[in-house]
Amino acid sequence: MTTARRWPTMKDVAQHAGVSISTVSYVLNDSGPVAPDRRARVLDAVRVLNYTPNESARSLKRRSSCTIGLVVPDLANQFFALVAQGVERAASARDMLVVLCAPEAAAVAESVNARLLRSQRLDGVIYLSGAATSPSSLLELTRVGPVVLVDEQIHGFDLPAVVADGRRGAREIARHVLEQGHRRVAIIGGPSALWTAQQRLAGYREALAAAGHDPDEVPVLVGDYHQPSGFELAARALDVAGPQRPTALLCANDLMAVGALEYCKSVGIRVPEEVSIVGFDDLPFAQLLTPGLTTVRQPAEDMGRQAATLLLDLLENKTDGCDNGVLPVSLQIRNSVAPPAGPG
Amino acid sequence: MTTARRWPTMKDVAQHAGVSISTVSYVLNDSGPVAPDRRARVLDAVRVLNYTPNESARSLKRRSSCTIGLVVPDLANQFFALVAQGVERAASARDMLVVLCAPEAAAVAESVNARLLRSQRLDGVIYLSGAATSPSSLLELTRVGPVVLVDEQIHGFDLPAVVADGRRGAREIARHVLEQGHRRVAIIGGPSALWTAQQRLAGYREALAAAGHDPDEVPVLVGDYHQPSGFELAARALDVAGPQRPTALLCANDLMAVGALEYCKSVGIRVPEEVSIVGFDDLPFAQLLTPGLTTVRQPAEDMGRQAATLLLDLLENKTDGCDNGVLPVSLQIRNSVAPPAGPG
DNA sequence: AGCAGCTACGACATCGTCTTCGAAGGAAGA
DNA sequence: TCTTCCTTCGAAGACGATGTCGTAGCTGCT
Repeated sequence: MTTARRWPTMKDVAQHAGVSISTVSYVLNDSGPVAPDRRARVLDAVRVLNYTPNESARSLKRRSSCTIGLVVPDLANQFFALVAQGVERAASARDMLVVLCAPEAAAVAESVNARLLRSQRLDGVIYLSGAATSPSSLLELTRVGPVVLVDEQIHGFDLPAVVADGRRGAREIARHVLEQGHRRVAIIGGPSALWTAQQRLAGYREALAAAGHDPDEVPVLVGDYHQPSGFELAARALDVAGPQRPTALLCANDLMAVGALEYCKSVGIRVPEEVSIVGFDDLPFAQLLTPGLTTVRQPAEDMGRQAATLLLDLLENKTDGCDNGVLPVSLQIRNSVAPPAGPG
Repeated sequence: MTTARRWPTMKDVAQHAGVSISTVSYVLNDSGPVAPDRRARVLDAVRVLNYTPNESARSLKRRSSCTIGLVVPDLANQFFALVAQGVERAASARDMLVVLCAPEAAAVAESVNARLLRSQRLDGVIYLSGAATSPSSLLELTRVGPVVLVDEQIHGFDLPAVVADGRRGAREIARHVLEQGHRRVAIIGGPSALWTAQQRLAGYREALAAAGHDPDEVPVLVGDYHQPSGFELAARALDVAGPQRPTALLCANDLMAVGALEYCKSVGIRVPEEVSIVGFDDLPFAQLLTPGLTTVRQPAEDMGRQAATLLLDLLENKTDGCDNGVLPVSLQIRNSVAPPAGPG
């Protein structure tokens, strides 16, 4: 079909326009004065030859690829997909490309580091923390190139990051549950290594304490943020006879809440009559469930947008990235929470 | 924090190892014979200096960026997200990068064309057709560089594409519905310009004809594959009194089916007792709905994986891309379909 | 010792763009 | 007419990696 693939270069344009190569460069980048008639001739040649600058050469010269990386653990998780969407929108609005990286969990940082950042294929990276990332390798990554974290922070370091107020969200939703009168509650938490999981757990405990509970007596089951783990842990939590059985499950994200809901459905436990369940994230399907899932809304797409904006500002030295705001979350009350059934 | 950012180059390595630049290149690419001791010296220098090749320079020289583009209309649609996931997996397994493009609907092809393919930032493109793409601009795109279509085809041209057997899926799910005894059916179709929408519609009609219906008498409401349009069109379709009201809705994708479900819920029409509803795609949430949505499963992630594989093979001249297989789909029977209520 | 034949290696041009530097040309002033 | 200055442009390198080509050095043969 296509035969010889050779696009026109600046040289061709210069020849066609009867000027020198640098004049063409001047015109294209507005980087030097050039007389109106010559400028017109150049632009004309560009149009006639259908010239497009070679970005590889540009990247080489400018030591920048106009491309950022998006490290995302799992696009099947809609939260990440939405963040990705936001990142792409913000980036392309500023003429940046986004490359998708879903590296094998093992050597995430190393791979990103060597193959992408140092090789100058990427100007910077947006990092959505999924499962296992050792803080040290992440920290090392930030020394190789600009990195913006999303919903993640490293204890003791003030890295550029975009985070939502998960702690407050957790506190509010727990309070909402407790206000219904629940006294026996179980927590289905996220991976304890993850910052978000820690934050949400802290929020739950604050609310519990405020309501007069002893947080240390509330069982915490550690999940992995995926649906099956919600199913299993709900089974564990609810497999308790009689009055000791929790009447409410605080799930650290929607996926696990769905798993818990499915478990209840599978064994005939009615939600919310017998057990109240709440999630976190407010993924689009949360309101489609029956009962509608009460949860905390995180502005996923906005977070992506902000992360990209922060990273690009960082690249342009418009900011030092240390004035991280915290994005607000909001409680979404639906039908998966009800007062506990009266004793007996 | 970081001061002067200058990574070591081949020159530095050569100097450190006491050899010439080309020897370093020979070692790194196995492109020439080099004595064992020198090879060791070079590798040592590479390790000591922590050298990483500059990919911009490589791209310039090799006229290839080892990067493919993924044009995707909307990552919030989980089908696309899953395809993207598959693409990324397959690409990174072959050491290719994936850049995300979600261009403004208007000038999709043009933008991809000029800014990405011709500028040699991308070696090829995977194109997920969303809404409006004029066939001509798409066709032009394929002349600029290698393009693999996903779930899309241009009438009269045999372009490389990965498609699922939507027609058969539609036929089967429609047959399933009709076997329950429904006589009054309405179709909520996708954008009529889209190939998938045409295929599914064709499948529905085949099944209708086979069941003794006159396909031309079955109302077809044209939606846009989004949830609100499903809601509205369901309202239109069901806003009919008495015996003329359809007892089954064939929705061309899950999102619109959800919209239809929501409408029914909002006005108190029971599903499936009063109206049966089916979708298409089998997005993960389909089985979480109440009732569980009967739908057709498309292997989204596989489609992405295959598309990437096809594109990469194309780039390596391992195939001409014209032996497109068609991926199988499968009927997922759940609870949103039931026999129509008896008259009266 | 001298020559063919080979391996191992280095100098150099190339990819396409950007950028510095200096010079040519014109205009203005003395 | 001759200087001075400014605008406008072209030649000539980078940028970093690749690949060709030629040559120095060695082996083995006569």
